[in-house]
Amino acid sequence: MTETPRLRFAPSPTGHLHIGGARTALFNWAYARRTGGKFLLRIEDTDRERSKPEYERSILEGLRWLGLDWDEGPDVGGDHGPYRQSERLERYRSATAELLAGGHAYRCFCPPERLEALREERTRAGENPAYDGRCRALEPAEAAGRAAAGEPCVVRFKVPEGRTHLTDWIRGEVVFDNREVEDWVMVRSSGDPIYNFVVVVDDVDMAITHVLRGEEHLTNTPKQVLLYRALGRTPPVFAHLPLMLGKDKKKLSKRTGDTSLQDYRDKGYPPEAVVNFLCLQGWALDDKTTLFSRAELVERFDPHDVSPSGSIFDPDKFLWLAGEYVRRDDPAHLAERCHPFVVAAGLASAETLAARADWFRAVVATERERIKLYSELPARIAYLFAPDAEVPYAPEALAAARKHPERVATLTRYLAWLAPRLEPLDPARLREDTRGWTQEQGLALPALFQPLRCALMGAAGGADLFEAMALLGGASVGRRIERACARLAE
RNA sequence: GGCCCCAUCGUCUAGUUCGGCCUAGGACACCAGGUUUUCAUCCUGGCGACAGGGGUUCAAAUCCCCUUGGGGUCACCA
Repeated sequence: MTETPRLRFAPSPTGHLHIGGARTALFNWAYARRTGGKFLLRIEDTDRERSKPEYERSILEGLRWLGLDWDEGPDVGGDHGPYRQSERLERYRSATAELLAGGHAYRCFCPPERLEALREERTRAGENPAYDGRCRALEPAEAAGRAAAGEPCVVRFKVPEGRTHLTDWIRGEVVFDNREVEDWVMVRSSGDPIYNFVVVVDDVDMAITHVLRGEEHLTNTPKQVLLYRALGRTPPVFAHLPLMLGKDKKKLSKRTGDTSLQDYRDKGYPPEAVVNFLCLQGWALDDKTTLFSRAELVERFDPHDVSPSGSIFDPDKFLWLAGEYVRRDDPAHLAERCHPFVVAAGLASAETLAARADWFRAVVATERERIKLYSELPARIAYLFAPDAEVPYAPEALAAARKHPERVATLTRYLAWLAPRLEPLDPARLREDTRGWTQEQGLALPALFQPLRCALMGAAGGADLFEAMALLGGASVGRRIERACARLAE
């Protein structure tokens, strides 16, 4: 019999979604979808100090933005809930009682000062600074009495002798000597449970079969495996994903660049590119393919194929990939994506833009090849929104035009020739005719195009001139050239 | 420091499971050309790696051992 895989992503709402976390979610999701299993979302908010509801919202939003969906979770419910750890406290209490009764856990009254001294001593001796198990010797009944009387205590897991094996789909068999695993704290003196404890209780309750998570959890795993055994359960399959590293080869952190998914959304990365790039950190579709879709990922993803070694996050490649997606997007869809960025830049209101949807789509189509991120669009098309009499001239464009005074005359002559040909304005036709004109005039192309570009766009670079004219409209083109002739002569 | 993980171009990776098809393939970046009205795109070419040392074998990037290097983790965080 083969059981249906059940996977989960279990973020803790102490910040926005980290791109490393996003990749973890993506791989879990992909494998669940690939196998026809279930993907669930669980919120690990046992750290009451740092957990915030707004972060939970932000994380869910980030996952949706990437196009991920989940079958069970705090917002959609499910048969194995609740899916927020803060709502499962009763469950942890009963599990604690069960473990205490079964002799798998014990109360520890050692004060923090003793623990600290112990750690210091062991570190000095060059040993693993672990708890020495002193409170193991306490009679359970007596310990229970002291606890009932209000004496502060934590609950520790009683790590047995021996070795702990775990199966990791990426790293193979990993073995730990239990002497290296200390009697870790399951429940704080406040009564709040701790991660290594709740994660196992939840994964058991939620019937999780595969745990895909970051490698930083690898050394936690023996503790958890031991707990599964104490609970009389079989541990799931593990796959510890390689870490995503910063330029300094250390775990990716804010010091070495943007790490929040939101940063990339705000910068105008297409979510499809983010998904694609994240997959490339540790996984490859084959030996040649770099670009692939979410659907292809689902078709092919297998945790066994994930590389075991860490990868340095390369912003250059990420940006390139974003550009590939932008360039391939169809104008209508791209326009929709760019719309909010143009509005946010203050070029036009959402209503104005919507009213000129066909026009805006044409704008996007001409710029598509030139931008890598949605956020690059507003600055490039600002000239289209400027009043004809106020087109700002970039200093370098102005300087270039003024270096050749004869070009003002050229522009004036061109305007005279152009004026009767502005309506209707067919870019391809006008481009050809203009070329013919420059030949007649014995002009090199740049001699006309440079000042013309300055007149229309105020910039030294940008879209094809004739497409820009079509977007501006004939009347506007005439006015802009006229104004430029005057300004350039100054 | 103890324990654990990892090791192919500067970077992301294919090849490692079942050793020969690898004079190690692709991509980003970089460099040089070309196309082009600018910018960008695009095209062509170039640079560039199996960390080191021992084994095993007819044959090793691929298997084993050691060394070195890097990372992770050692909380009443997750």
